[in-house]
Amino acid sequence: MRIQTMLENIRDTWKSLIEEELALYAAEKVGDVGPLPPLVAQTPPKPELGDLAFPLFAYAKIFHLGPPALAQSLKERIEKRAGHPAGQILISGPYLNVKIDTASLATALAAKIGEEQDRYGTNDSLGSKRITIEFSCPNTNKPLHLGHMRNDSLGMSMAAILAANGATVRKVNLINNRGVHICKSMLAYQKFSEGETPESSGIKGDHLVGNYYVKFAQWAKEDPTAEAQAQAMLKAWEEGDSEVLELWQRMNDWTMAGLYESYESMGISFDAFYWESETYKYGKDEILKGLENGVFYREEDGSVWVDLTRDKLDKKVLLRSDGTSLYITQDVGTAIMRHKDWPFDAHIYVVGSEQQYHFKVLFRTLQLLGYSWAENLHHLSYGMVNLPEGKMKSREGTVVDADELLSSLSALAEEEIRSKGREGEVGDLRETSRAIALGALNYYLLQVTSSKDMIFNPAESISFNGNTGPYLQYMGARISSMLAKFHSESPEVEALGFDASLLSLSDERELVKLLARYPEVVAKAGDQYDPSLVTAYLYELSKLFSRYYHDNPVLKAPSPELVRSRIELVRMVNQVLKNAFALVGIPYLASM
RNA sequence: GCGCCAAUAGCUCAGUCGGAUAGAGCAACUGCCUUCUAAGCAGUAGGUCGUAGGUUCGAUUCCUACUUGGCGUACCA
Repeated sequence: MRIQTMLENIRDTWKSLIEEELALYAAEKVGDVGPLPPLVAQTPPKPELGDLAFPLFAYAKIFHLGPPALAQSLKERIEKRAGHPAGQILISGPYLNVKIDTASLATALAAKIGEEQDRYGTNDSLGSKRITIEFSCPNTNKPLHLGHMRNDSLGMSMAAILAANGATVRKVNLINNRGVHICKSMLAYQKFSEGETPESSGIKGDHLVGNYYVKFAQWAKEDPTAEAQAQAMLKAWEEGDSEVLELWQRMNDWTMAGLYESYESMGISFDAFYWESETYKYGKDEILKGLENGVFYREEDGSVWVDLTRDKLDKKVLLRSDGTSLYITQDVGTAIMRHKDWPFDAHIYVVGSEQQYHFKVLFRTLQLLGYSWAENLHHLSYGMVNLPEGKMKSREGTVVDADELLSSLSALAEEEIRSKGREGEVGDLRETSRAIALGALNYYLLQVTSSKDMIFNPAESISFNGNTGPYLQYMGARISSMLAKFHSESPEVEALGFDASLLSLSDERELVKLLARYPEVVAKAGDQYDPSLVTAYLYELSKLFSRYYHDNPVLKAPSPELVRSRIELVRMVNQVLKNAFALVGIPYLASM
């Protein structure tokens, strides 16, 4: 159970007070009317209208009163009551609005953020839960591309968000290192490479292997036997042909070395790796067990099926007629093995939306096999990443390569820093540029509702202006330098202490409320598996803060007391920025 | 054919539980750097929320049909 935030507390106090008054009023005015419709709490569209809004439309009929008149009467009745909570009732047409006492909220918030620091915003609602999240899962025949990056951003972010909600999270990566597609790059390498290696060519291993995957496709266009040769190689691999296995091992090592390097530079990490070469035979026994238990059935040709027509999922084959495994077979086996390995309460698969049907079938099949944990499997499905001119196609060379994208973004960030003449102030120039590139990319990818397809516009993605990661990072950098200046120039002001009543500007009140709302955002992002809630929050906070500190001097505020109190607000914004950045893969930069 | 998903400004995206005048960014145009970092701030302009019905005091939001687009519907992964 999640603990209520301060803001929710205030809202609920007012809500029950008004509900109580409504009930009393109804009893007086119209007698016994039974239970009233529940009161709805909303946020007014504009700050001038108050902080909480309670629409009264639903009560008009019962009271035989127009909502505006009802709002007026309620206001008068509540104001007469002794000891109503701090705040002010404002009537706006049919709405009864409340302007809450943000000074006391700010005081409590400053204490809370000061105490919790990096933990502010986290909760323990998933405190007893063990959750695995499986993502990335690349093939070992080519380097990472933009599609993987959306997957990785989502996986990393969700892992952080779930941990912030108290879960013990285990990030796993199942490497697809076998299959006919792997044999294709191997075959092309055998035929065309003349023995080049990453060392001899100076090409990063995953890119080198990827080049041969492309070469295979070209060759297969001319030679109709190419596909069959690849199949033959797979057969040899499965039979343990030592020459094939040796080549496979060597090329896999190259690819993995390249992928590890990419992960490292993109800040992506895992708690465990699994290898399809070791798991691909799993699941067969489980399917046969299900056959014995009568939850599956066998066709005349020997293939094994599950009938999911009642779930509107049709009949699906689980084992080929020759007794060999399929994709779904090994997914069944892998899931069971994974649960034995590290018993989880929930398991999340971060996989593209094109596999929704597959996962529905997988989950239902595991349920039929009697695994109770199968109820808690989730497919975190994300849409495709397309380009403005259409789909990315590796054959047409329109795939956006992850390494290239990241290094070109880094180069642009570096150029930007130089053009501002700040290369002396940002510490390690390369590191800072890389951090900006990463923040830009993660923010770009996580901003969009994950289930939707998105269009990746290269021109737009390299812009660091507007609603972008660097815009957010810039806030942090500005705050950092402001705080540093405060400490060096006027340390004596610190002792004046925080007086929240001095923060009476509209933007200050809005900032306080927004900061108080952050824990709700973390909780909701965890509930809904939706990092875009965090990115949206970050933009709102940065936008508001940008305007605030542009219009209102902090260090040169009219009085030292006001300086001190504004500094407290700035510190709170800084802490929340840092905490939220960590959830969506945006590096915090003290200087940029 | 059947199933799942989407459709909001020129473009890319937000839009809370059905609620007040539907919001950002980019692109266009206008101001603001002797100023806590202009990767910024403020403003102008830009909308039949795909179409048609329905439910409701009230619909971008819920329901139905249709149109358009994407994905799936393999003894591929």
